[in-house]
Amino acid sequence: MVSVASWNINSVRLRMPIVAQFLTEQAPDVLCLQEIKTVEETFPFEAFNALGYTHHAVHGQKGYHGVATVSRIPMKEFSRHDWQDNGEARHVGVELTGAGQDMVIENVYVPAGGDIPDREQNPKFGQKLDFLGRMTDWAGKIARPTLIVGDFNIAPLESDVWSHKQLLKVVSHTPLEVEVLKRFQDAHGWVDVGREFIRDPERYFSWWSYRSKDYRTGDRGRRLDHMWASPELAAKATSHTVHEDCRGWEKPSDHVPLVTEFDL
DNA sequence: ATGGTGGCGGAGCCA
Repeated sequence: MVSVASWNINSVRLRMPIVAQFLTEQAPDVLCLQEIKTVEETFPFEAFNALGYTHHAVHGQKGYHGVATVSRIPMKEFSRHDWQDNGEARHVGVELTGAGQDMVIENVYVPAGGDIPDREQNPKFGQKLDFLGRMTDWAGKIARPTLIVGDFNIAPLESDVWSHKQLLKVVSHTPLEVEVLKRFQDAHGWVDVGREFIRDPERYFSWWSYRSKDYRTGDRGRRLDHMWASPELAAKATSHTVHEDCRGWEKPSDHVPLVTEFDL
């Protein structure tokens, strides 16, 4: 059995106490973090080592973005892509080399895309679409069983948002983004593992904005985080859990961790 | 229609 977690942590240094709590309580084999907001030189390697997570692949950046994958089972860095073609740290890939060997885990932080869903008025929106376009080209060439996880910054289904109607023109849920994400999915035949276990139209959120006193008020969440697998790998998934309680922890991230278990 | 909060780093950018 191999378990993999994904969590947009919004500063790994500030959030290390709750990361430690999560790893102690849930003990996933592999943890993929997004928005670590630090460079490799100041990544808390020792804190992860002390928790038994002695294998690391860190693609950091000063102040913004940044991803890291840590593991308590053997793995090694496999790839680093710059799908935005601008030097931002938004991807790191690893391959497991012990249990679950042959499995590749791609950890990605898709650009949020700014506020206006129009690439003419808002270059960030265009960059988001282009990032996904390059990811789609890459996905068409994958030759190994792969799990891609992370903050996709898109909630594709109506049941992935608190109000489909009110979010149709809000970046993350526009029909154009949903279409571009679908093209990415079709390029490899990715299976949306989370939705295999929490089936549409059941409510599934992974993010709640900081901009409200209590995130529970109105439950205005979105599913921005995903775990998608190659078909042969998805067939081996045995469970999937959304740890919503972490949103209510001390000094929380605005995202919560997802965990998938595989019978490998 | 608007503004609401948070992190980094020490102003303004990003989300």
